[in-house]
Amino acid sequence: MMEERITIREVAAHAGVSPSTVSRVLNERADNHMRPETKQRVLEAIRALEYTPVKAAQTLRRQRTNTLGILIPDIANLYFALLIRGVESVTFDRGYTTLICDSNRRPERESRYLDILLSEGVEGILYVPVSRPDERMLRRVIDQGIEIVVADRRLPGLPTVEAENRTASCELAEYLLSLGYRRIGYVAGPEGVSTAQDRLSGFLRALEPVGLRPVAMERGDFTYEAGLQCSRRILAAHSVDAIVAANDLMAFGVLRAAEENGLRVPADLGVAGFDHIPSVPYATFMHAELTTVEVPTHQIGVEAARLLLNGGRESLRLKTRLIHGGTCLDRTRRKG
Amino acid sequence: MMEERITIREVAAHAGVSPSTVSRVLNERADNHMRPETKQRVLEAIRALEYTPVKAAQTLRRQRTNTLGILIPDIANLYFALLIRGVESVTFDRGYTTLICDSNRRPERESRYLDILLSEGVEGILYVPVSRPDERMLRRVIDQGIEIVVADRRLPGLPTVEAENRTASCELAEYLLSLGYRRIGYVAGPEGVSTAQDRLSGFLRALEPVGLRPVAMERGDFTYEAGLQCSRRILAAHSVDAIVAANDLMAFGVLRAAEENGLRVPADLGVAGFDHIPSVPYATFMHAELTTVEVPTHQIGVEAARLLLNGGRESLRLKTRLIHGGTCLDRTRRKG
DNA sequence: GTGAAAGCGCTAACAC
DNA sequence: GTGTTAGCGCTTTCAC
Repeated sequence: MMEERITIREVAAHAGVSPSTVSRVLNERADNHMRPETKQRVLEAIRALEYTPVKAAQTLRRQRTNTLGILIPDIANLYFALLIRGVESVTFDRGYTTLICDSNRRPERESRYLDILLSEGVEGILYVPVSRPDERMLRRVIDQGIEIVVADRRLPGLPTVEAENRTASCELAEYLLSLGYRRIGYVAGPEGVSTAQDRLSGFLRALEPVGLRPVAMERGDFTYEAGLQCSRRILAAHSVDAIVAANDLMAFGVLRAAEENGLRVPADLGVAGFDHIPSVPYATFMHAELTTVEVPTHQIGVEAARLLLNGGRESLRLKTRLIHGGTCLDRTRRKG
Repeated sequence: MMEERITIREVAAHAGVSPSTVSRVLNERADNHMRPETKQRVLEAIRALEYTPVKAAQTLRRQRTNTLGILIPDIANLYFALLIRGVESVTFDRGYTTLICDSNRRPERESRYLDILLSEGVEGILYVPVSRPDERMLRRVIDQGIEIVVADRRLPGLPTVEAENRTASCELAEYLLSLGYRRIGYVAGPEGVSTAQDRLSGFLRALEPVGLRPVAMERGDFTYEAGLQCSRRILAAHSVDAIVAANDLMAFGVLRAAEENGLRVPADLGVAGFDHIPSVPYATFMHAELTTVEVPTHQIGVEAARLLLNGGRESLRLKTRLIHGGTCLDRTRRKG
């Protein structure tokens, strides 16, 4: 075992043809007609020798890598796993390899990955920046002719595939108002992130017409831990009848904080989130079905991949759906 | 924008040296001494032209890819995300690229990925098979001289990094016995998977000395859904005072089924799992801290990566820790 | 200490 | 319909 690497020359020799003929069989194209018998011999040689072409050589020669990059901030977040699945559901069958890069929320690492993706020669990148991107590095990538599609947040001058965050957040807030909630606390996402801004501004827009503002506002980084800390602070300093978080993970943190404070949900405190991440099913049995907004994560991945492969430059905003989870909001109050 | 690709020749010209000199500064090695001033000029040219070497060309010439493959069954499972993090914590700084392949629990897709990894020329693969591997494909990969390390399950003839599943499962069972549980149901993992077998056999081994066997046994595929279905069946047909699942995800399903059946946990039914996946923190606020066994997932990734990079052929079995979650088992029964 | 030249494995003009 | 040839961008002997 540990045979020598088989090259196209060996296959050619074995089949009694030239390397180019083997190559033609490998990349069957319309204009590559050949005697069926020849093709057959080549195919057999390939099978017999268990030949697999060397990607690096193909890449170098063809001047294209058939590779896409996916650069995300947190691979341990189910949300991004679903995004990846969406992307691969279109790229895999088209013969594309995807290079998944997890920046782990570290900007330096994100920059390094951009450089790596450049060196790998990816043809496009699905980019979900941690926060503000490394402009210099980004420019380099773009100058190299690499397509970039931003998912789930906006970056000036780049095509984006995202959810209808603002509108949906507005609807969510209106729903809370319709249930009679008035003293609402808000746990927002990071300042530099468009998704966080959209959800916040949609929320504020809904409160405005009735002359309200959030009783308290805190900013977290979309993690469970942040949701816990922020809502602790809110609960310590303010009297609220509901807390809305900018994503589900932080909403879980809110639930935790409520419990620490001896507050029953939803009797004493209403809680709502955003994303509809599937970890919610685990939670269902515990009577903790969040009211949230369903973000079509998989679909975002699909559409982003399509844009990447077809070189589309337009931005997409996908529809969301309000989920009346029910158990974390009191749907019967209506004392408003 | 969209400049022509800069090659090593341009850099050489700009610095007034030959391509080989540029190459030497790129791969600085002990024996590549050169006039500091020359080196400086080259470095400046590289910066000025924003040159990034083409990986495919390096790979082809060096005959090594500096790439590792990670082949896992489910990227949406937090467990594997942590494994990936473990691997990358050692590979990233050593300049290795990792190709993350999610077979999505589909054996055909797993085989395809093995072929893709072969063609990509990875130097090693961290392999977590869905079930029984495609022997033919596996042989091909091994014959090519690609190192394989199996994580979290055993495959004959291949080095493995895994947890002390059998021993830990035995301890877990002994703990349940010590609390007085006697009529225990078990939700096992898939038959062909060593991890599932080890946990099952460790469990049985603990019951044996006291003349017990599980009241009921069902097999699932480690998903939440499977845990739900299996425990529904157990609860429908048997009277049990506890159900233990082969992993936490299935244990969540058990909790769900308990609720459906109007059973309070732990008053009416004790529940335990295995893995200590961090989604448990989300659950804490809901009084559902599982008793489970902590599997050092990140560490498994770290050790597997080390083996891969150092060409180690030995197997490793890592220590686990019993987590007395407390809220899903009645720690005060002791009527045994 | 640095340059010239060959070649990694493949594909695509261009011959024939 | 198939073979010959050049060359993708890089590294690495081997000269000098």
